[in-house]
Amino acid sequence: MPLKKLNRDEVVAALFKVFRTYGYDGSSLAMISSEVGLQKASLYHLFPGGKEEMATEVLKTVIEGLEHDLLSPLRGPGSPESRLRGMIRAVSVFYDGGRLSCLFDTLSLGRPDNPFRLAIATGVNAWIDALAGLARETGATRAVARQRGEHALVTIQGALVVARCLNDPKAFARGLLRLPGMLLLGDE
Amino acid sequence: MPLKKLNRDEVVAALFKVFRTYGYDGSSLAMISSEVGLQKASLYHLFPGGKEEMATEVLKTVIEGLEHDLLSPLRGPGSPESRLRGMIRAVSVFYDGGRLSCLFDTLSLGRPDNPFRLAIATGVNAWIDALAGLARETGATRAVARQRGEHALVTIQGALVVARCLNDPKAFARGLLRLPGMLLLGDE
DNA sequence: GTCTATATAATGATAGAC
DNA sequence: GTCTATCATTATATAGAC
Repeated sequence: MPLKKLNRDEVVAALFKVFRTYGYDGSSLAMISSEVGLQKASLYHLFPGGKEEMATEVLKTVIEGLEHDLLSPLRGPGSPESRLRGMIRAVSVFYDGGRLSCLFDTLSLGRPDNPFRLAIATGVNAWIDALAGLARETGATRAVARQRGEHALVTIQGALVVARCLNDPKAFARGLLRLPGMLLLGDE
Repeated sequence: MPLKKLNRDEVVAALFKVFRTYGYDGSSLAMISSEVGLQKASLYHLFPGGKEEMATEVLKTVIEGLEHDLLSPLRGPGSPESRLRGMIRAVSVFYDGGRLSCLFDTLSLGRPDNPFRLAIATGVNAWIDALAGLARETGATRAVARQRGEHALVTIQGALVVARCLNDPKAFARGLLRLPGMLLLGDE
């Protein structure tokens, strides 16, 4: 008898949790099978391309979620302040207050031509653009706004890494506190 | 006949290159053997504890190098400006202008109780402290200086991740440009 | 659609010659 | 101190029953 009945979204969510924590090479099919709650053969039924297809689909889903949950609200409507507050709140939830790693970080390891780098670059670029749009509304030139957007994402990613290295999620929260000044006031 | 004659430092340097690029699980002994230029059995002669001992020794060596090449000069002598400039130059070399990843990032993947996390936390903490010392000299309180030091390291680490994700080392260089304002002027 | 069982390749690690 | 050859284990992936 089947152990569970899972729809594809639930499986992808479980895969996401594994890949963002252990990276691609660190995630074995045995561990994936255990975390997802499906036997390996069942995973291959869902993803004939194997582990690489699993990671590719997780990445695609995460980028769609990023666009829908973070970037789209960031573009409006509402005041720049409230939209940024909304993104910060969503980011905090997305990374469980700094306890979870970024899939872009963990899947970008290895050779520059690894199978995930292109999609990751597209996602990161869209994120920076959306943040830059916010800075642009405060009167920054296009070039300065792009720099501020980049620095905002640098702060998010760096705060995640430092929080993980220190085993201190609060370092992530402190990083998020700097974003409004960075994007809305034009502070360095 | 032996293929090469390598001293331990050269072997550790080659191991460092592999682990910082592929992470722990992504670095197979076959790849390590090829990159180092020694057969697996020879590696086990040098590191009886196997792959974990290799990574542990690399981490230890990197932290010593961090202390010697970056943190010690950061503490003086010289003006705060020149000392910071020196660290930024050394950091740029250390990460090959943003083309190489940070070992702290790649070895901190996985469970919070992985064998490298404690040493990594110690190293990261020392780095933040040294940066905070610089901020302290500009008149910041102890607490504010620590926050600025943390933000400086967040910027370094985040810029490395973003540069890797975008496949654009210049993003790392742009991050480094923000450090002086952050630490010496007290800008956000 | 999920399972058990298995095939095949790669992995970390050892034994022992030189 | 490095090598060739091999081990036991784990890895990814498949076959086929239900």
